[in-house]
Amino acid sequence: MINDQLNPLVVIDIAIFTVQDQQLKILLVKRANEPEKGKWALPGGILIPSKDLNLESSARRILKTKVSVDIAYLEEVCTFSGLHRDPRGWSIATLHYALLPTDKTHALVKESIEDLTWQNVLTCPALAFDHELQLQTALTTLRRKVSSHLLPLHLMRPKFTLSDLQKTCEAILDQKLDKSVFRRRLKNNTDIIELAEYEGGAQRPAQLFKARANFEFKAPTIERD
Amino acid sequence: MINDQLNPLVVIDIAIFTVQDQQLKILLVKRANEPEKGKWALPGGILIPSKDLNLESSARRILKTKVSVDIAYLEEVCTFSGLHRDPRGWSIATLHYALLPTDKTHALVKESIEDLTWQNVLTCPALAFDHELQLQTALTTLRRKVSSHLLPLHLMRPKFTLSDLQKTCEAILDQKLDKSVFRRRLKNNTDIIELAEYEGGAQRPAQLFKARANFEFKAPTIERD
DNA sequence: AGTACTTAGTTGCAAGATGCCACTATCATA
DNA sequence: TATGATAGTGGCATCTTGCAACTAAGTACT
Repeated sequence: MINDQLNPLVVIDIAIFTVQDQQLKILLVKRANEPEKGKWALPGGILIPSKDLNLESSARRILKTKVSVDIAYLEEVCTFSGLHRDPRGWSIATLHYALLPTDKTHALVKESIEDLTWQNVLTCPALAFDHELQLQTALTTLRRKVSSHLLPLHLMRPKFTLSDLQKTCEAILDQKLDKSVFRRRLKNNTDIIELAEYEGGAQRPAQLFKARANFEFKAPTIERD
Repeated sequence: MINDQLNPLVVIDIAIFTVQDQQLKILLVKRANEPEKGKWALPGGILIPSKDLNLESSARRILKTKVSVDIAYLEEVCTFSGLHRDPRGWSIATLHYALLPTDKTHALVKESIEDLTWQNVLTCPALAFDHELQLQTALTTLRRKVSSHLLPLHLMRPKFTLSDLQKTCEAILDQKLDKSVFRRRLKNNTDIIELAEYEGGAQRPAQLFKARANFEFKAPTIERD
């Protein structure tokens, strides 16, 4: 190992969220190698400067190789650093989080070779390294956005009903929302576009919506005159 | 140089804000060494794993040695990474931002040996590396917090008037605020504590306030029953 | 057909928050 | 005593929020 502690180890960890059965779930992989072999962990990997354009593209490469998925939404949360968080020595972990649409989770699990699982975030097992703290931090970041009325459209199917959207928000926040409040806010929201289609379930058909093109799950820049 | 591009260069940059003359200012240092020698830049330095507990303590060490100041509030913003942002090669810059109370800026400038300046953020000169982008990013983070009604108490003197506080917020946001709206919001705010003291200026004396002990410039954790 | 049940979607209202403007209070100074 | 400046308060129309009741459109069972 070249790392002689003049240079820190640089790793990228990724918290991938999705919604299954109206529950917010996180993707975990069972570590195949030391350190922390056999433990559950967030998917992650080591930065390869010769391959990676920057940390974000590094995260995408790691997801592609470990989990074989192209992710639509991926963003940095923050870093975790120090001598003791990884037994290999002084390390920097840059935590990213990603949102995977509900309708794509199944393909992912099938293709993969490694042992992996979608775990309900509320009943998460013990994790390797500082990944429990990382998960909570990513979850807080996600919840903060949804609380401030940003819509987690990257978790949705291409076409979705407003009830779907509300249930997704409820799963993220782990609390019930009022239907009329929720819908009233969407009246002036330009991020979702109503379609002339309806989805007939076992009851009254619900109108379908889609996300605006180029929608970003980021707080809009503060405008000034 | 040991960095053979198996390991990236890890640097810490810090955007230190203060308020002088009712203007939001940023601390810049003139680079004494290559690369980018002679250019203005955010204060920064290279991570030294043997000295630094983690990236935040690294930031504090750098501030101590370059600018000889202990900072009360310091927090990570995000990272900037890639092959081209620093001519020395693949690098990771972790941007932090810090708030320095108005009454401490004078001491800092005097003690320092390096060429440094407090620059109005609205009229900032060209900066080295990607520091202009970094500055704008840090500024956006700061503004977002103040916009969401968090009080920048770490910029204030130990005792301050509500007019002081309002002017500081106005300097950060670069926009006028309504006095009665501003004060009304503070009615239910537990972060500031009113004192039985008054500061007599040339006009009507104003009541003094202080920050709550253990005040943190961070969004409060979302509570659940 | 008629009734119950389920989910979709709307409406009304009281209470609270916000933007705006005018008003009073207390000092120094002339 | 009047004036100017800053400190601090109060009124009010409007917008936003939380809560609950209501209507709409489908299925299933009788």
